[in-house]
Amino acid sequence: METNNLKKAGLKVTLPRMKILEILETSETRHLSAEAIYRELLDSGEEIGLATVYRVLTQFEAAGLVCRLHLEGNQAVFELERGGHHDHIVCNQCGRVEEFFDETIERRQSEVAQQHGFSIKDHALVLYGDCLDSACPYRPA
Amino acid sequence: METNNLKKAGLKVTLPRMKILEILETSETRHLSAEAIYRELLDSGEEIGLATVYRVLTQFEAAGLVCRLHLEGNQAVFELERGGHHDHIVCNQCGRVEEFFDETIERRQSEVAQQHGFSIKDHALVLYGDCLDSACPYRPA
DNA sequence: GTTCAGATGATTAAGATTCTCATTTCTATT
DNA sequence: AATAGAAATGAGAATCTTAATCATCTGAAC
Ligand SMILES: [Mn+2]
Ligand SMILES: [Mn+2]
Ligand SMILES: [Zn+2]
Ligand SMILES: [Zn+2]
Repeated sequence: METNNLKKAGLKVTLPRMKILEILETSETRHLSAEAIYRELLDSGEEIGLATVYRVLTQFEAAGLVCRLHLEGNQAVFELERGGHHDHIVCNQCGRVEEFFDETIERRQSEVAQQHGFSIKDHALVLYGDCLDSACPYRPA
Repeated sequence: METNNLKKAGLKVTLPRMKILEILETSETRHLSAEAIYRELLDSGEEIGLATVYRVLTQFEAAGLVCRLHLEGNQAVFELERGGHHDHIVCNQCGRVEEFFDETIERRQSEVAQQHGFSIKDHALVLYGDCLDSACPYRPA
């Protein structure tokens, strides 16, 4: 049960927190904006305020349950923390988001930072391009 | 003279555009927010509106004269386009920004994108860490 | 110098996120 | 199960950054 994750994170178990966690766990889209989560809550009949969604997501982030990403536009998206770090590729045409992890890039980042006298703690990497998937509805000519 | 850059970019030569370009060229800080540029204009006695600063920067970006970056916080920063692409390292403590270019990272990005069926067009990479510079006023213990 | 498209500045508006505070809900304790 | 206290919530206001409006001004061309 997900109430455990909340308790382990030191967060009181409340209905909004459980519902938001449930959406993050079960939604077919892995990367969700606060607005998107809010809409899903409304659709499922929950009376949870948008302010609460933002508040809870920020708490989840601080607790290490989710991570916050800026992929495109001006809205942050959130995704459940599932152990492994990864970076993202976003399709400029259809908005599809793919995940990847590249050992070489990760290693070089550390080396480059070190060469510049930095102890690297984090990084943000997003690739933008056109997906060549034949199913992409906005595929360029 | 910088009026040439404006003409080449197809932009009418106006006082606000010249002044903003001048600040981007001469400021000791390479990465400036719209607000920071606005303040420098005020300090030098220019009566240029903040809306104009945002408008002009957006035009400069479209013309390829500057590029817009999101390094930290919620404010975009702008820097003069000086030919070569590069990425950034930001110090979590003092905010210092260093630039780097790594051929290996760039190459792997293309390869990774290709493997995932994307034609890569752009990317955003920012490393965050603590600078180990003895001059850093916020150096961690 | 006149003309007029285009640029500017003051203001308003928009979008995303956070804050405030009165009310409600958990959790622990009787 | 009732109670109490701390914490969380919801509605709306506030904030912050950036973009849009629109009347006025400016610069390039004649
Ligand atoms: Mn992801
Ligand atoms: Mn730079
Ligand atoms: Zn990575
Ligand atoms: Zn790069």
